[in-house]
Amino acid sequence: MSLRFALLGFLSTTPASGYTLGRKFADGAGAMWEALPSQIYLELQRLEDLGLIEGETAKDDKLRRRVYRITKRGREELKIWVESESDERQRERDAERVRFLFLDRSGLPAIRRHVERHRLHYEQQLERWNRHRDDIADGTQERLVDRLADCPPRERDFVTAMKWFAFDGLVRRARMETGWAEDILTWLDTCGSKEEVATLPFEPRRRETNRRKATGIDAAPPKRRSQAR
Amino acid sequence: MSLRFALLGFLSTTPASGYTLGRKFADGAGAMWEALPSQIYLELQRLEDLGLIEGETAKDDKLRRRVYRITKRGREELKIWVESESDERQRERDAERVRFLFLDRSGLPAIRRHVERHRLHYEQQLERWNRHRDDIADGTQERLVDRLADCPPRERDFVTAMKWFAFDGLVRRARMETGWAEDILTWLDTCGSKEEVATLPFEPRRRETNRRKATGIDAAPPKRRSQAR
DNA sequence: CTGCCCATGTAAATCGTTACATGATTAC
DNA sequence: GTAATCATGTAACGATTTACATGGGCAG
Repeated sequence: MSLRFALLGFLSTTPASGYTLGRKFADGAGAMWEALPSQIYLELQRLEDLGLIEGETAKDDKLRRRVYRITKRGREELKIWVESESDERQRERDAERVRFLFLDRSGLPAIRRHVERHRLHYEQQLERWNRHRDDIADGTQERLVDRLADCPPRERDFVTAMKWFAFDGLVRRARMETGWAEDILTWLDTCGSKEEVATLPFEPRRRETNRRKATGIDAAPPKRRSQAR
Repeated sequence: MSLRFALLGFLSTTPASGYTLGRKFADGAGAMWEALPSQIYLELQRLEDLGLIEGETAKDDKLRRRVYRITKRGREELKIWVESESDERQRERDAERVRFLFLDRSGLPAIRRHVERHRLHYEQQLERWNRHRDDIADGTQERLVDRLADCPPRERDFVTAMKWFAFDGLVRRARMETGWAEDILTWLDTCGSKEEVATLPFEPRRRETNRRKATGIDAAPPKRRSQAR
């Protein structure tokens, strides 16, 4: 369903062909819901069948491009979906974090490589979405320009701020992932080997419940300093 | 593929039946890759066909429970998957953020409701994963206890720290989402209506390139204060 | 005229969700 | 004895990926 409305949302600001969507989508709603061209073409056909968009191929266009524009019903359905408050959230799906979770049986170099790749990936994401967010603040972002065109002038600041916040979410996500990776790498640096762990990332708590039975005696004062916040 | 290895990873520390996985999975790898029981049962059958796990139903068990345990080949394949470094990352898929992106055409109350629900959801997540992370630090987390059981004692701190970091990622994610929502709500409070935007979340940059043609004259000093960091 | 990008698709396979079925056990 | 929970599944559908097909335009 979400791809359906991501495409519909994109088309709510500007008409576009499937190919154009395949490329420009990535900088708009496609940043939050990525899809391959093959799926986009299928979904556009379905949206047209549903009457939420209308496609038109110019007779003189040798490349038989089909340009879609949103219909009145499309705008209505989009609004309904966007404002709907269902309690079902998407299921969490994070393959990289699953990998990390079971990486503790691997060697230090393999762990380090994984975390370094993670950091690099999100550093690039951070740069990308930072730039994108700035383009919104500048008013140079293409889709924002289209959106502001048919928007009451008095509401322009509001719309701009909303779009800015949307991409700010991606910036924050990237920043939090780089920070996470950074803290792990810093901690890994303090480990000579898996047997030589100099610091723990957390304040030791009632660890002795593990070794002896629980005694009701409080934990000894921490011997190691915490590191990650 | 990821569900396959999330299940395999779970079974790498302790044998379990499909039903047990359906419930306990959620606190382990299932936190990063959620799945419904119907899919778990299917995937377990496939894993058994592949010879990565072995299932056994006790003859005297009236409930014909099938308990699966990982095989040697399963451990090998798990390690290969975990350490594999392919450049293909999972596609981004965030329906809530797509919703927010197109919420700018809705009224302030609808926007506020959406963001408040977002905040509430991640506050609950934050609480949940904070507790989980603490259980790991305490050594009381069930799966960690199993994992440490067949682990050289000298490596226990290392493994504990790795598991802690894994769930620390979820804690940070939840914290960043609540922070994002909080900042949007604070900003919304400053807006009397869509036409009365008192503050912008960013430092105004070269906004005038939008209204007049680019002149080469530098931007006027900002008239509004930034708010979100 | 050859290779590459434009532009749109289709087919098959896999992954994931929804709805339903079944029988056994446990708590009241 | 009856309702809830235990425990395992199956069938149908929808979403997504992978691989391939096609035909026009354009640069060398």
